[in-house]
Amino acid sequence: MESNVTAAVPRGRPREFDAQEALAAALRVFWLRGYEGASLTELTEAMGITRPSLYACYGNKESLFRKALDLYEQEKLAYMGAALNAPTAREVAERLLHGALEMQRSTSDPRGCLGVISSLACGAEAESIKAEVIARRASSEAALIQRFERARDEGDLPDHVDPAGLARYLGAVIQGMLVQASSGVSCKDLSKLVDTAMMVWPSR
Amino acid sequence: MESNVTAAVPRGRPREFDAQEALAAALRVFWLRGYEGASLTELTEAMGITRPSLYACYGNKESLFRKALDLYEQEKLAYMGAALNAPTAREVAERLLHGALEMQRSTSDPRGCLGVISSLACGAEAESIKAEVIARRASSEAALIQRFERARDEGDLPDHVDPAGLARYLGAVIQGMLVQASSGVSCKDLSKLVDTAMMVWPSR
DNA sequence: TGCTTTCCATACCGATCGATATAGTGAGTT
DNA sequence: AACTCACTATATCGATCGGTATGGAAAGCA
Repeated sequence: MESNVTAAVPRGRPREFDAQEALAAALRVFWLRGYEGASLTELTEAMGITRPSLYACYGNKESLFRKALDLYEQEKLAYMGAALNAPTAREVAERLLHGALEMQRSTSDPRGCLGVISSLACGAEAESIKAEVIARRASSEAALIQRFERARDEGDLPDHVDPAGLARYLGAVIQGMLVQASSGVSCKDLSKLVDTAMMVWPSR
Repeated sequence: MESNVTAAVPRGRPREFDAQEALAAALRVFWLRGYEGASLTELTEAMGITRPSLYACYGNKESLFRKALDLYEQEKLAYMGAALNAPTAREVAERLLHGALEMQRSTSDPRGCLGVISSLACGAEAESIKAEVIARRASSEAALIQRFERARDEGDLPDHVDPAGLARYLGAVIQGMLVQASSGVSCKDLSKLVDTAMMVWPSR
């Protein structure tokens, strides 16, 4: 079997649109509307392509969403991986909170979090999408739990805090903040929220 | 104009179903699916009535949702009003967190929060629903801010915490916890989350 | 130039969406 | 018993959903 990662010799008429650019446009629509709320009409209009082009290039709506989710994690959630490398648990939390906050400052991106938006409300048919998003989040949470377990072992956390509980707690603060961002709470207020969260962060 | 709160003399054939009972069934569907994810077919099947009966009794889907939202706030969010009357800010937080946690223990109700679910993902047509839910939540948040301002005035909070920031922070913890509940996190883990949140709660 | 291949545009598919028109039925009033 | 009115059941409305069939246009290769 030959490699089909890059077609060796592109035969036929080449694509007239930039697949990555169009995917970014689709991501914005999903981000704004959620998986089910994003109709093919709105998607294709935002992407500047027709329906047959969309299906030829991305498969169907569901696989388009998964590709958009990949792009989202890769571009917008890059700060997460970096945050886990911070030297102390407190700095991990600070980087995660500020990373999420900074993302909300963008004027070109929608508010909130694509994952949260797409994992909650869904009709009966979108259960597999919901499951996918939840599975991806689970791996992030597992990494955070491990990081805090390491912090505990390094004496970086007070003895009475449970690493797993702390990880879920921090995840809740971030997700709750993103819910509020979706609801239109201003960045200034979100910033005060983050400041409060850091103020109460447990220290030895 | 006569009072139409209660029809003085009900003429014609009386309704064969219990409007309140059917509304409770509709609430469960909205809670599980969100506003847009709940189809009329699924609603009427759960309610045990036909479409014309639904429209005659509740108006349309949107007004049915608002009535369900009323019922939800009245029945499921009753603990919120009570929590605000707790003597200290810490106890207010504790009652709110535990109230939300206890709600997730129900085996008959869906997980998560109807408000959060319905305020996030939505197509273009459900914007008015989203606005409605957000407006209702705003009044709750305002009450919480006032409560914490009172706490500050009573010397019930450390001087360095901002009441509004603390209120938004607590709201985020609760909403984030409900997001996780919707995602299937177990009550045991949610309980650890709440314990952690109470552990870090600022004390004088 | 001729051929292949994939592109784009239009129109359309069955299914489902929220919402109603129509007709028949039945309980309460007179 | 006759009448009235709102109920129920069925069938259907136009619009939109995700997804495609069809046909002409255009780029690359021989």
